[in-house]
Amino acid sequence: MARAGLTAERLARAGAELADEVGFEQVTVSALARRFDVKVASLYSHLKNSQDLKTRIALLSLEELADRGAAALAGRAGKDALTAFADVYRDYAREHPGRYAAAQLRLDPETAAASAGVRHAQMTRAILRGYDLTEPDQTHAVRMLGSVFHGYVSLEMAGGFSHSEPDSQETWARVLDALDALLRNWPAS
Amino acid sequence: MARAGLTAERLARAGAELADEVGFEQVTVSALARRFDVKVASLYSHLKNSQDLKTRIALLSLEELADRGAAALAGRAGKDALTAFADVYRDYAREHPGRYAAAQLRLDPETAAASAGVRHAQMTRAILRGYDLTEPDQTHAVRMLGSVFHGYVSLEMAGGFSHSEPDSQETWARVLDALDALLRNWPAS
DNA sequence: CAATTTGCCTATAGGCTTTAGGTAAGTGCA
DNA sequence: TGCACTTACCTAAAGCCTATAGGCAAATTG
Repeated sequence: MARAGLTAERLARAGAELADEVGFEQVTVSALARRFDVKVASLYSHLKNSQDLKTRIALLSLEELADRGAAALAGRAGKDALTAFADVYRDYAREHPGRYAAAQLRLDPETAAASAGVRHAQMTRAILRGYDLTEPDQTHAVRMLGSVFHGYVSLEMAGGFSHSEPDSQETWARVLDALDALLRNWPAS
Repeated sequence: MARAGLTAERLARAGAELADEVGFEQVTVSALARRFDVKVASLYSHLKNSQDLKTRIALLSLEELADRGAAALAGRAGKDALTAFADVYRDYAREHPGRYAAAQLRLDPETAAASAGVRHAQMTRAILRGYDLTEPDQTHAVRMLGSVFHGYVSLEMAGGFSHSEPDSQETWARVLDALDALLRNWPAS
């Protein structure tokens, strides 16, 4: 009975890979056990339950995404920062669709507050340093940027923009142009 | 053995109600059978499988949402049309979270093409008649509007904007102001 | 009113989740 | 080195969900 060397960490990482291969929805404790060639019950020593697994994958993905975002923002400002950050989201979703879906998992408030989700909000706010916005418009803009990034990526992943002209890549560039223009010229209330 | 009067239609409608009550993810053929006080196997005369049920709920929700959108757009133009249409999305999601989640279900291309999703795209394009955009910017704008509406509503539903100032309602109004300003002043490429 | 179709049933099989309790592999201390 | 202890994985089992096959009774039709 050789030991497989399971840990919650390794399970979450393998779960993330599995999510990218078969979709986050299809990630199950059973499938993960199969992947480690181990009986299902064995995983329950490391995972509280199925939801726990999904939460761990979500947290891992949020962190990866935040790390990439931070790397992209380093040394950039203004529109340069805006597009680099936005591209991180889009590229991550294309590279790791399962992880991106995981990152959308609804976390309970406590878990969310302790997650890398907080860094995401901070980074979005950092982008706005390159623009001349004061509160409460800054918060409105943070929320709008998050909405556009998430909304665009998720519609694109759902196939909403494929099989129609113009190319999604072109729209993405123009949407970022538009956001930049908007932030430079945010309407007064 | 009295008959329960099951039809695919009624099942989809009941499934939609169930989705609003317990979440779209939790909608199962079993739960639906319980609701009709009928054995599970009986539903399989009307539904091909579990996915079929979910698809029907999605199609029904897309149609309801399109109907509301059409009603909102009637007799409106410009910013008035923009906000009325956007509010339809947001209000629908708040009123019917399960149905709204269902409307995001990824449909296969054939089903999607025959769905009310097509009307949604047409209506979004109709809103832009009130602004001075020509192709391909019109398409870029259509995609951006869809992204903002979907992104904002879905982040708001996930609790992203609660427990923080300012109020989500205020941000929503300002985001629509910003979109209107942007569409009136779309940057040249 | 008989024949046919339709609607819901029972029975059954297989998959996923989760808990309880057992056994063997690794760890630490004398 | 040897023994106790802990840890890691196991078997077993119950509960719920999906899905199919085949049966009987209720509705429909001529």
